[in-house]
Amino acid sequence: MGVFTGTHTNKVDKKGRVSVPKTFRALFEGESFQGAYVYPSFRQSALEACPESFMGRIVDSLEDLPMFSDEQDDLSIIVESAQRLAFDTEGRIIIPEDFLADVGIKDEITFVGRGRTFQLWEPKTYASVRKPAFERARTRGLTLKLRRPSGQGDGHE
Amino acid sequence: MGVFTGTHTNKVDKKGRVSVPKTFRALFEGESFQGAYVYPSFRQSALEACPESFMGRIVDSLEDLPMFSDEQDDLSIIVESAQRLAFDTEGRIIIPEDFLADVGIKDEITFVGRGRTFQLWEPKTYASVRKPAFERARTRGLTLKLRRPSGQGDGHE
DNA sequence: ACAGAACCCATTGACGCCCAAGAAATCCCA
DNA sequence: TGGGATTTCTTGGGCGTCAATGGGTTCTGT
Repeated sequence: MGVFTGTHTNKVDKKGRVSVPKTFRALFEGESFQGAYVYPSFRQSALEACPESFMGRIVDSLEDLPMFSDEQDDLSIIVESAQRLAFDTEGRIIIPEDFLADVGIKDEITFVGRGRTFQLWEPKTYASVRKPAFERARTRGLTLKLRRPSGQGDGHE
Repeated sequence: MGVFTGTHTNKVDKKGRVSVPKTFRALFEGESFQGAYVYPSFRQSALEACPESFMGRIVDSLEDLPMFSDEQDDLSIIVESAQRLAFDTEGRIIIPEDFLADVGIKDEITFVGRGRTFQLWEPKTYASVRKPAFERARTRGLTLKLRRPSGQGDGHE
């Protein structure tokens, strides 16, 4: 199963439509809903997006939190604000005005792959955030403990 | 199961295409995606590359970190910058302009095997980095504790 | 009837595919 | 064991296809 990776910048036309990159769209095959769930990130000046199945995982995870707890109430914001946006015939979506305004997107959008999800950024904003992030990764010597090749191995036998 | 080893230098043509060495390409057999995921190294002036299955391991490992955590955001840099580059019929890939510019690659690329992954260098840059590294290894008397032949039995495939 | 969205079609520019030739490693036989 | 022959890999360029874009038209709900 594939993952969302890389960055791709596409245009927003006068009608407010944006093409979702083909490589991203391909990962929606098999989904019962052909479109993305989009909601504002509460950590960054960006929008988050995911397929329906992943939104299901979020909802399930929220249910693991104690009912009536503050965390549950707070995190429910995600589900509450998530917009269900269908692909048109050409694989485009229309993002609500207020979402775009929130993150300063005007006529171009940068799609940023994040594995199981992806983000939508105003190109310049993303560039200015990513550079320092890269620096931090270098100087702090970030490391990632790799999970052992699981399931069907790493693809070879 | 094979590993990426050795160094190979190939040319970048006018269209920006480079042949991935056959010996490297051979290790992609069995992968569901015939192509490489390429991203800038944040430790060296080089690009890193790996098969889809390995990128899947990275994403899985990221998922082990809590959603919306700082660590996850920081480490996502790799996934965010990783471009999915398919092999053409002749086993070539096209590397994005900005990646090439980042590491100073112009018309030649040196492929450097790194086991489960490999790197892409500007030939001269690599040569100048490699020599001192070798010296250091010698003078410091580097050692490596070998992991036991693991897995089921003989440790070979 | 109107506004917004979904659909359809045309354009263009990049990328994938095909074919052909140069270079290199391998093989084979004397 | 050396050199020529053959296969395999790399490189180069032309061409077709498809993804991204833009605009017009129909449809829907209000």
